[in-house]
Amino acid sequence: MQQRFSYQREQIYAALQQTTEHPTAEMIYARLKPEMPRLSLGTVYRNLRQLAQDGQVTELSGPVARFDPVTRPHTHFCCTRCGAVSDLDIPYDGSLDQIAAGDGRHVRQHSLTFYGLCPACANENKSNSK
Amino acid sequence: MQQRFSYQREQIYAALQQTTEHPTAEMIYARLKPEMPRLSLGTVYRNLRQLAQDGQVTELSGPVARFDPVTRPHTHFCCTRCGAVSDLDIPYDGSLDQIAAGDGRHVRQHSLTFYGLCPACANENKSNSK
DNA sequence: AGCATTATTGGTAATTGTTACTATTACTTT
DNA sequence: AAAGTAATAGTAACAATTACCAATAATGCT
Repeated sequence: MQQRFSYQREQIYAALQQTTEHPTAEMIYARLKPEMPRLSLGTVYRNLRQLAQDGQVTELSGPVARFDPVTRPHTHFCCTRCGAVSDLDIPYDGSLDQIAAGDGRHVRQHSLTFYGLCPACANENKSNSK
Repeated sequence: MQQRFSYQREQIYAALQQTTEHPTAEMIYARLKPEMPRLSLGTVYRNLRQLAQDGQVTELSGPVARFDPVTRPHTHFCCTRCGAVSDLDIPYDGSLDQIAAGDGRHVRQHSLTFYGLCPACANENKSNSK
């Protein structure tokens, strides 16, 4: 008897699976709060951390943590203007990890993230800057 | 008349250039404090941010920000045990940015970071786990 | 050199994202 | 149904970072 069923955890995981925007803990909290008025933000953080430890979810590092229901490694795009994070269809090249090894390093994985302007923000910039 | 000379900013930049450990703001503060007893942590943060905006310094994203005096893009290795960050000699492939473009995205750059155990921590683990 | 202007600092307070704590709630087994 | 104990809600604590503001100091002018 170790891990119990929890309606909150289920809903948090479901909410994460239903979106592709790599939400923060706050975003998930905001989405669930209307339907679960007694939900606590701490519960969201606690369960996301637990899900990440269990390997059901990936945590993306950054000034504020974002979460991804896709656990197989893949590449991300991050808009430097609005902060949105999305997936890219660039294949994950696991062989890079071997290239990075050496000097006694143990390489487990890597993260590849592109930065720039998302379509929406690229348009905005065009109109505003003239 | 816009940007003035500042002894503090010079020292902060110099301290960053003299190391390869990608220090945090706190680490730079700790290094300079003995020689500059009146230095304020806020000043370190403020100047690092400014240097980053001016493109003299790169800010590495993570739960706590680290700084790099090398501004040309290159790859990093981050030890998941001790948190140390170091440089890797894997060449930066700028052509990836073109591959990542599409759907109206404007890709400016990318970041490639490897995760695993640094040599020291890999050894530690070996001895401790038996 | 002296003075006026204003970027920069130091010190502290405020903010933000996240974690810890604890009494209460609610799964699960018997 | 009762006992045992994960998990929650609510709040407090915490750590990293930013904002604020009076004092300081770099710059430009005379």
